[in-house]
Amino acid sequence: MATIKDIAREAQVSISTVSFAINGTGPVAPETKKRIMEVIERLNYHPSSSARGLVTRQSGNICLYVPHPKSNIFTFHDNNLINDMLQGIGESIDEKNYNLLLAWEQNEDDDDASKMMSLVHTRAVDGILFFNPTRNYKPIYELIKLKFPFVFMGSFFDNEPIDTVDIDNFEAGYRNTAHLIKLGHRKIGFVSPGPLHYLLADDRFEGYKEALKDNNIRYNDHYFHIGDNRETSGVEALDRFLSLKDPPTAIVAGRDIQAVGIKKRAMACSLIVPGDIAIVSFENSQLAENHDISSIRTDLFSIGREASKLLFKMIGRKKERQTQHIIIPAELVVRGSCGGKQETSVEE
Amino acid sequence: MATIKDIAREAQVSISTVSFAINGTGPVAPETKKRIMEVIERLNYHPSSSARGLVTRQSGNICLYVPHPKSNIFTFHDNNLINDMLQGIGESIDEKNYNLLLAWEQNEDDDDASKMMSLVHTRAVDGILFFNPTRNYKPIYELIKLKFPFVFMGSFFDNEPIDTVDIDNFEAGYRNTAHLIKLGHRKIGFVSPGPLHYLLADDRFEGYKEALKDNNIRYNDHYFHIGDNRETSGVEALDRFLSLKDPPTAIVAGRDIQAVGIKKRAMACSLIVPGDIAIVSFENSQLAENHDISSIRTDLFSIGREASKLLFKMIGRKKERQTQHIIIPAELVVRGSCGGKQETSVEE
DNA sequence: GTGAAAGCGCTAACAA
DNA sequence: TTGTTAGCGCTTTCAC
Repeated sequence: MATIKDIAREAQVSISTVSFAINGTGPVAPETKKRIMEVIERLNYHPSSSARGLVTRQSGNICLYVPHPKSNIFTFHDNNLINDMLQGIGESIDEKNYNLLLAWEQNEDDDDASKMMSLVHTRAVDGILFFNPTRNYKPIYELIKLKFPFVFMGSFFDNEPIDTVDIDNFEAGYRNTAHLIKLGHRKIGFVSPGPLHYLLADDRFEGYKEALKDNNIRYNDHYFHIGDNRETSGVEALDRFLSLKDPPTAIVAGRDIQAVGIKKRAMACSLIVPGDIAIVSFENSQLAENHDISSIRTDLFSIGREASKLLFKMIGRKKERQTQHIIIPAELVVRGSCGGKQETSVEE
Repeated sequence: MATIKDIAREAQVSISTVSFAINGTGPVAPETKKRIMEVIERLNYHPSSSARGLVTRQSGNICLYVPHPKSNIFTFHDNNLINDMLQGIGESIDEKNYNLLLAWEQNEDDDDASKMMSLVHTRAVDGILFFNPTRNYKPIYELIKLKFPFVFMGSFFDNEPIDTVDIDNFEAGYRNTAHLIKLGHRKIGFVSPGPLHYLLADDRFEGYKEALKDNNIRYNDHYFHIGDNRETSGVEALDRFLSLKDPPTAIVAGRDIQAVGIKKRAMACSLIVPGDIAIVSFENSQLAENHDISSIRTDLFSIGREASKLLFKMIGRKKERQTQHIIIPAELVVRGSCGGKQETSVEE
């Protein structure tokens, strides 16, 4: 493997000149530069990332970190959405010539962040992208103390100087609910996309409640169900709602897969969607399209891209900066599951 | 940030003793070691990965590389299966104290491997795990020339000195087909899980053909359909098969999502599954379970774990070793979609 | 515009 | 058992 010395010798210059030529950090005569570049090409030289990292104190890596116990990595979203997010990150790391390190904790303990902290302390990464963190996720305070760059993706952390990029889940929950109210519904169920300590879940839920309040509808605890990432959680939710003496006429599903479960179950019970039961959801994944479900578009590509862009700004910067909360727009894609503008459609 | 010098000074030893104590690479008196470890703990010292990497010529990272253009990362498998694979890799990298770098090409050109080669040349990674490569994927010859460690996951490369870890897709294709034949079927359709230049797809297809041959059934080109990762490709396949004057009575679906499409479509056409049309599939994802589809279990956890274990063996080794082809066992999980032992079941 | 040289934080050969 | 020291391959300051 060629080193900078080999290049210097072959090009008959000093190693500092080679370094200047490569990085543009010093003046180099055009002919000299040309000669150096030719030798670099010929010897297929690439600077060692370790050597460079040692002196620049930058690893050239950022970390995509999933602060969940092992069972949950990447299962919180549809496959294509994860792909979108990676593409978004990919776009900006390519621009910066950075690499992406993927990390998570094997331990089931929620606040164990040993893997992440080890990455930080060994300086294996220059910044961290947090994917879908939980509320009150404590390990970040250590990062704040170290002034280590990080950005939260996929949720909002209130009252803390933490940079975030996300859709506004509160607003989305509000919008979905308001949409159903505008269509005449007053009895509206809500299925959370997951446990409420996930910010994303809680925010959607809060938005739902706020919309009810603004429309003088009293929140009814029986209309609330905690779901998860399986279709059956939608089925269970509907079953529970239908067992009530006064069941809801519309449901805000926490995520598309739940909406699918709800819709299938409703149809199996000979209920008309949206006639008997209207459904709106979040994500707008392939599932929503396939099953004709109205859903709020979650643009994970933009979230990934903006989050990494923001992270790079922090990595470059030495002086303090204002924390930023970047909100990615998220519109409701109206389909047949909630009635209203479009006519109902049947599928399957 | 504390350095090895700080530790040496505080513990009143030389830096080499500290290094010996940390790495176990030299003799250190028990009391000395204890003292050093206490100081390390107290100062929260972690060795710099760049500095260490520079001298050891190891980055401490392996790369999970998806040699596809951007649209395909991680969409070839069910989300939970991807998760399984990551967990498998995670288990062995944790053991080795390694990190996982995730990379893919942004470029649409199939044989562009610039990102990967850059990782190799800058020595940012010590080895590469290839996820689901295509047949005749040329960039690996460069790696072979460099004697750079890599392992193929998810497929088989014939006649080349390339280490692989996978289920035996040929055998799986054979087994699925033979299972249907044993149930009395002679007219069996095959839907490929993707384009045939994916080894995984081609191998399953070859297994299918071999099983036909061994049972004196002539291969019928009209019974073959190239599918993809969408449910609709199953629907299309069935529609095409049904339009034949002599349609198949059974179908080997290339992957679960196709099987679901086929089953739904069959039911929509008032066909009985498995009475009118029997279905077997590959993957055994959540989908197969939900839809009562017989499917060959693909143990991506083991694939991930064994592949990384193998990679670490190669990274450690200096001398030539025999290439290995590790086959992960994959049994057929029989459910209601193909008839036979279990009674049919209806779902949805 | 170019070069000499120091030093980033570590490992490991060699000396003591 | 411990210490001294020479690099690993690069960036960067400072002379020229």
